[in-house]
Amino acid sequence: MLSIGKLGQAAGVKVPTIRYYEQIGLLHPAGRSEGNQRLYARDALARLLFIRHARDLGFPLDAIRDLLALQDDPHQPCAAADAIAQAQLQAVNRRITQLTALRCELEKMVAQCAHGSVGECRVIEVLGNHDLCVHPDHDDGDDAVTDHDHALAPRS
Amino acid sequence: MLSIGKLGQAAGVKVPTIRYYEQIGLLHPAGRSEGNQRLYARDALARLLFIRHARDLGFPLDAIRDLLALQDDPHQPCAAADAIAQAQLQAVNRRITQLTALRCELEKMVAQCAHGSVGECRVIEVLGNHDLCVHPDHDDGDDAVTDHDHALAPRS
DNA sequence: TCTAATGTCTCTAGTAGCTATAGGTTCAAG
DNA sequence: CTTGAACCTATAGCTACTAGAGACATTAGA
Ligand SMILES: [Zn+2]
Ligand SMILES: [Zn+2]
Ligand SMILES: [Zn+2]
Ligand SMILES: [Zn+2]
Repeated sequence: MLSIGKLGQAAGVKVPTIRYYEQIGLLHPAGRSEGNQRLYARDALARLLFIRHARDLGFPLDAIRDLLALQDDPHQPCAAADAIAQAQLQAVNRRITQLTALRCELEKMVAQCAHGSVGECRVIEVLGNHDLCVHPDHDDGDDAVTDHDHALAPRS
Repeated sequence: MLSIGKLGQAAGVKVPTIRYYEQIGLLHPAGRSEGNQRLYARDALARLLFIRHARDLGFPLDAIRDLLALQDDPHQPCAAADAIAQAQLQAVNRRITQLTALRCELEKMVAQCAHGSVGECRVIEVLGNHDLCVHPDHDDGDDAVTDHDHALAPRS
């Protein structure tokens, strides 16, 4: 039996994240000690590692919920799981395509600047006028490149 | 003078988004009509187009705020603007690298599944065991591939 | 055994960048 | 003059967490 802290350490997940996963129903509510603290068995670790791995591969929590449900009764055909993974793959591919276009524009923009005053800056100029762009349609479609968030949702 | 609706149409931006940009100080508060409705001059359209273009290239709002401030007095050197654009470019590059690794894993996962029962599904199996992955370190580092969110923040 | 440090509990609010809704006012066409 | 569209404000919701407050539990050392 692991405390929530040990579980988090074992899975590389912060403690509040574990409580969050329980709250949204990804992890089963843990048993409690006399003093009301959560206690976890080994299968909880496996489940948490599954979640983390799927998150690291960019699956959104909704998709992970579905994958876990499938995992819970292994006699069904796996078509649903495969569909989720393929949707995820397509989302990643779409995103890579978008980002590659963005990279292209950003590179040109940065390269063409003569590093004078803002009034002559190519970066500012291009941002103010999309007609100066090479690819006329690099509308980012959505998505983040942030270091804060993780989702990767292909589903509608 | 444009109404908020016309401005939104002209820039390809939804009306609530314009109000949001005003609220967070990206757009100057608009003048109002007798009946308290917003009225915009042409320069507001230019500013909004600038914001949209930068957003489409993935710049986070904070970076755009800085870029707009630079644009507002054009006699400074443009080093700051170039630095923001380069940071953005690096963020995009990092993200592309990450996503390429994810794509690789997802492709393998999907390809190796024999489409039997969930109990034998390679997708489920790999998700449950990161050791089955080719790249040992595809931790997604963060970021989204979602269709909901847009950020791309390189700045700490 | 006492105590201090750490761990845990719940609850709330904040992050990014919008989007949606509710309930009310104003405008423009017919 | 009436109707419908567009507008106003304010609030809540979305993803996936993260951070904090204030209180209780556990554990190691003296
Ligand atoms: Zn420049
Ligand atoms: Zn462009
Ligand atoms: Zn399968
Ligand atoms: Zn892996």
